[in-house]
Amino acid sequence: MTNSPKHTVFYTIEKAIKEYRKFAFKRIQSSFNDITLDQALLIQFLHDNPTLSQNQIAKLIFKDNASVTRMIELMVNNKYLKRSVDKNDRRKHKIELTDKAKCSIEEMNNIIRSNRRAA
Amino acid sequence: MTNSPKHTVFYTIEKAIKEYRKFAFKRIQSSFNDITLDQALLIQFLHDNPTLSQNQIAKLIFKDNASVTRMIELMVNNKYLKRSVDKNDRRKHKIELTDKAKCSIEEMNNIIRSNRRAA
DNA sequence: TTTAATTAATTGATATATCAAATATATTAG
DNA sequence: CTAATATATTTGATATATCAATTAATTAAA
Repeated sequence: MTNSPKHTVFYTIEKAIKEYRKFAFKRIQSSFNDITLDQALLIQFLHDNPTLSQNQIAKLIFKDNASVTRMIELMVNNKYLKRSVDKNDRRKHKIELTDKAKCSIEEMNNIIRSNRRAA
Repeated sequence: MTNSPKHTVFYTIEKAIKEYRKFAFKRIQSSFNDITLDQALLIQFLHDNPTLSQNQIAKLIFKDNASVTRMIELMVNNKYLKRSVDKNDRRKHKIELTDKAKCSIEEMNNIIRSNRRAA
């Protein structure tokens, strides 16, 4: 009985996470219709640490490098990011927040804070 | 600083979950090359409770109904499940484990148990 | 210094997930 | 009984994720 997947710790935690993500996503969406939860997270990361490479980003948000490439592409199209070649290592890209992204951070933080209260 | 996504409880837990899933998936894959972690989970659920509707399954594994339809389709093709129309409610489907699936449960449990020890 | 090995990012093929709309059956209300 | 509503599942369109292979630049080794 206690062996049933429904009763494992991992299942329970995972359930909580997924429900939280769904909930948080809805709230993000209601203010920003062109952004996903992971994208919001990425903006926060870049705000705290402006020198992340795509590789590092991939690790932080638990995604494949390919996914990150495409995600950044989207965010560049949506004017949340700027991408340029890194001066020191031309294999790398420098990823920067646009003003649009910087402006949205404050609002996101409000949402996140109130999410946390609700959670 | 403590407001940084990297330091929130949710981020930390999510990280653990994702890493655990990746780890568990690899171990499942090494024994069953035609099955995903969610599919293994579903087999367990059906074993414990053989009368789940697709709707209920969707809730249990946190997926959209459409995803479940397609997931079950795949598993029927791979001979892990049988699908037939429910006698009492012809909108529903009865989803049953095949012998192949039943046979794999024991092996999966071993993997899961040893995963848990490792975790 | 040319060659091999490593690293960062991209691309193509494919798998999987999600939304919205559609279909089929069942239930309820008039 | 019939129309309206609700429920279960499916389908099509689209988004997103992943793997493997590729490209381009860097570093290390012969």
